Amino acid sequence: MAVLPSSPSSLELTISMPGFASSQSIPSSVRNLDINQVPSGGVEEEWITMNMEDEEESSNGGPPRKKLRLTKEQSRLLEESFRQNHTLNPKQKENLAMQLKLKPRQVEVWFQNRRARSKLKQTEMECEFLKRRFGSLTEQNRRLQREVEELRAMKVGPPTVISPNSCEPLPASTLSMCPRCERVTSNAALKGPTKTATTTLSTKVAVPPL
DNA sequence: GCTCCCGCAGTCCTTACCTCA
DNA sequence: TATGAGGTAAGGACTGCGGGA
Repeated sequence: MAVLPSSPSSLELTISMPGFASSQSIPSSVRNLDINQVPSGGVEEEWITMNMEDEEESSNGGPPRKKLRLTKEQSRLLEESFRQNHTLNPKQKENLAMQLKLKPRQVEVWFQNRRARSKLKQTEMECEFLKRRFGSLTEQNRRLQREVEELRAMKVGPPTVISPNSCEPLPASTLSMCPRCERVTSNAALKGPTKTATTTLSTKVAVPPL
């Protein structure tokens, strides 16, 4: 079903569904949504800022408090470099860490989490899209079923004739006029080795069930 | 075959925010 | 209206595993 992306920087999920060509499974408007965008106007106005200088111990001399929450500027720079590259080579990681006054490991973890959560968001969006698509297809299916029922009720269909020989209905399209006796003949029957089935135009026309 | 490195999935844990009594 | 408890989402960090060099 799902095909994992070959490159971590190109996040694409292909889900095949009956009746869907792969190229139309997810529209580009869904696929190309910028999930790298940092939500603006959020609640993260004031970050708790703890830089590398104050990480070693807490004020009461207890165990070092876990460092959480990057500053806005750190997040901004990380986002910026993530937009350029979804993975970092060791040199880039080192430089970025130095620039942000973070440990390379923290930069590495941030990128790992960012990749994972981008993928999650992408999957959620595609899931939503497919749910909506499924809903509309179900509705379309219902409409078509109703249409079929109405047509059945009207008994509309290709006309057939009843063969006088076999008393079985034959599609009218298989009939042709016999040039010698001016009678309608069944092509299917004419193809037979010995028998020649003939019928008149006055043969009863039957409507087969759909 | 073994080791190292890296990315990923899954998870834990802390923090911030929201709701409600 | 203020406030504290509980719930929840977000995000930083860790662990274990697998694949490639």
